[in-house]
Amino acid sequence: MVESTTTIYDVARVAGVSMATVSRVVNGNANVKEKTRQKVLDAIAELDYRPNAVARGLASKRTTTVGVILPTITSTYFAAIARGVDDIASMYKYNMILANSDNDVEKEEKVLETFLSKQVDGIVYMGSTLDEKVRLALKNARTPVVLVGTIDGDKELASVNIDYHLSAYQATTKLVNSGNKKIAYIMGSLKDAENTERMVGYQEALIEAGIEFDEGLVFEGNYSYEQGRALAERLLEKGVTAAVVAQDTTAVGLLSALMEKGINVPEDFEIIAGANSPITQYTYPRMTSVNQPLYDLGAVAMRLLTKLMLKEEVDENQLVLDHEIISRHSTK
Amino acid sequence: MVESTTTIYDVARVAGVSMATVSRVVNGNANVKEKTRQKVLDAIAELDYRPNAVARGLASKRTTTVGVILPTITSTYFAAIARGVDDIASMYKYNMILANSDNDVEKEEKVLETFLSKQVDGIVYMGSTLDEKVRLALKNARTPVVLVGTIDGDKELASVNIDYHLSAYQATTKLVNSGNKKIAYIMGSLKDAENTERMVGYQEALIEAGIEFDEGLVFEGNYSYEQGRALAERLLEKGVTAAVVAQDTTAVGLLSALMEKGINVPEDFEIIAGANSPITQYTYPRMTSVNQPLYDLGAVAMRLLTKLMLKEEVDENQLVLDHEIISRHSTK
DNA sequence: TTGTATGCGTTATCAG
DNA sequence: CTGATAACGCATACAA
Repeated sequence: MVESTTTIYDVARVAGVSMATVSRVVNGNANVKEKTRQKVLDAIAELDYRPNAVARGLASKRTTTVGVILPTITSTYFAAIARGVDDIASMYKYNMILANSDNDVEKEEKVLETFLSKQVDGIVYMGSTLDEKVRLALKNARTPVVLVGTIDGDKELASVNIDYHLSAYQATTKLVNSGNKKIAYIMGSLKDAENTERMVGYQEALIEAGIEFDEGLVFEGNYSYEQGRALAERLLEKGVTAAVVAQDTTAVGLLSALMEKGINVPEDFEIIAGANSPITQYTYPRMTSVNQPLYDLGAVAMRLLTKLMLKEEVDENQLVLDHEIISRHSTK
Repeated sequence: MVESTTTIYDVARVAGVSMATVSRVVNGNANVKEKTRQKVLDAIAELDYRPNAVARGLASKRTTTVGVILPTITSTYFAAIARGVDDIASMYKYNMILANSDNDVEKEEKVLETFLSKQVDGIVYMGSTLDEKVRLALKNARTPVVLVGTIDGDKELASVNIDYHLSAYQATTKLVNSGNKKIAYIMGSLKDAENTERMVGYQEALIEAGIEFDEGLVFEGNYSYEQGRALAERLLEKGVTAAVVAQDTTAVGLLSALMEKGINVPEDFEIIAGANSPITQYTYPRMTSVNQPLYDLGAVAMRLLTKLMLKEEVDENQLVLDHEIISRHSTK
C-alpha cells in the first residue's frame, strides 16, 4: 500500500513492452497482438494501474468533461434537466462539471471562464435570461455550446426548447373554454425571449375569444413559492378566476394560499402550472400542468452536444420538443 | 479571431520576459518586480491569455476539482446538500464534478474510479446505503473523502450527519404526547446504519410511553411518492393514527392519499416528515417536519473536505449538526 | 505489430 | 528578482 502513482511506464516495464503499446491497449487500439495485449492487461491488473485522465487530457486535448451551468440545482425544474444531461453524458463517457449561477451575469461569466480554462469539451447552458455579454462569450467560445430552455434570439447558438408560444396559447385557451373571463398569466421577465413568446400566445388566445387584453393581469414571476402566495390576494382583488403560472414553485405557492383562504380549486379558481415538475403532483389537488419534457430536454441537449463535440453532421441545431397539457385537478 | 491556443510562451514573448516569470505573476508569486508584473499583465490582456488548467493540473498534481456522488440530483434532499457543497466549493475555488449513482453499487464503483482517474482533489459521497465494497474503495483512495448523510459504522471515514437516533426519538415522542397509540415509522433500508439508529430512537420513545413495539408498524421506504400513496391504505387498515416518514417525498405521497380519502390531517392522522426539504412546505396542509440542515450539511462537509485536502489540522472528523422539529399543520 | 521520440502547457527546482 | 530546464503522464506521428 505504498503506492507512488503507477504510470504507463511501470506497466510497460512489467509487461516487457513499450509504453506506446500499453497506451494502445488502454485505448482499445486494434493493432496489438492478442498475446501482448494479454501481457499488458495482466500487468495493469497486477499494478492496479489507472490511467491519469489529466495527462491524457493534456496530450489529447480532450477531457471527456462537459460544463453545465444552471441557475440553481435546487430547482426541480433544472434538476430534472440536469439528470437528463448526466444520463446521456455518462452514456457517452463524459462527466459533468456542474455550476450554479443564480442567474447572476457575473457568476455566469466567471463560471464560463473556469470551464474554458479547464478545457471542457462542451458546455450546456441553462438560464432564463441570456445576457448579451454571456451570449457573446458563449458564441466566441471555441467549445461547442447547447442552450436548454433558453432562447437565443439570433439562433446562432444550438438550443433545445419547447414551443413556448404554443404552450401559452393552449393553456390560455383551455381556461377560456371553461368559462373564465379574467385570466392572469404569471411568467418570468419579459426581457427573456421565452417569455415574450409566451406573452404573444396568451394574447392571441384572448383575442380569439374576444376577451380584451389587460396588461394588469400579466405578472413577472421570480420563481419563488412565496411570491405565488403573495399573488393570491392581488389576483382575487382583481376578480381573476384563473391563472397560468409558468414557474411551478410559484404555482404551488399560489395554490396553497388560495386553499388556505378557502377558495375552492378548481371550482372557483383554476390554475395551470408551466413545467410539470414533480412538485405539481405533490400538491392537493394535483395540478394541471403544461408538461415540458424536462428530462428529455436535457438528454436531447446532451446528445446534440456529443455530435457537436465529435464534429458530426448536424442538420438542425434549433430543436423543439413536444409538450402537452396534462389535466389534473386544478382545472375543471 | 484566428486563435490557436495562446500559451504561457506567447505571453512571455510579448512581455519580453521568460515563461517562468509569467507563471509567477499568474500564480500571484510575490517575487516579481512591480514593473515586470505590469508588463506581463498587459501582455495577458492583449493576448486574452487563459491558463490551461489541465496542464496546470498535470504539473502541480492539483485539479481544484472535487467529485460529488449522490443517488440522484432530482431529489430535493440531495439537491439542497449539493448546493451547500457547491457554494463552499466555489468559495474555495473548487469546481464540482457531479455524478448520479441511483444508489447502484456498480455505478458507484465506476464513478469512483472515474473520479480518481480524473485526479479530483477530494470526494463528497452521499448515499443512503454505504456498501462494503464502496466503503473499502473510499477508504483506500489516496484522496480525501467526506460522507454526508451517510454513516460509516467504523467511523474511519470523515462524515457530516445529524443525530438520527435523537430525531426519531423526538418525533415519536411528539406523536405519543398528542395521544397516538399506533404510530408507524417509515424509513429506508434497515441495513443502513442511519436507519438502525432511527429504529432504536423510535423504540425507546415507545417504551418510555409504555407502548408495545409492533414490528408491523415499521416500513422500509424507497423514497418514492407513489409508495407513500400506496402506504395510506395499509396504515389505515392497521388502525394507525400517526406516522413518522423519513423520506419527504414519501411523506408527501402519504399525505396526498390520505387527503383524497377524506381523512383529516392532522385531526385524524398526524404526519411528521423527515427532512424538511422544500416540498414539505408546498403541501396543504404544510407538513410538520424534522428539519435537517441540508444546505449546511453540504456546506460543512465541503469545508471539512477543504481542510483535509489542504492537510490542515482536523480535530474531529465525525461531525453532527443540530436538527429540530418544525411544527406546521400535519400535526396537532 | 511494436518501439522511439516529441509535444501537450504548466509548475517547480536550481542557478545566477 | 529572473531565466533555464527538467518533470508531470500520456497520445501520437513516424520509423522500423
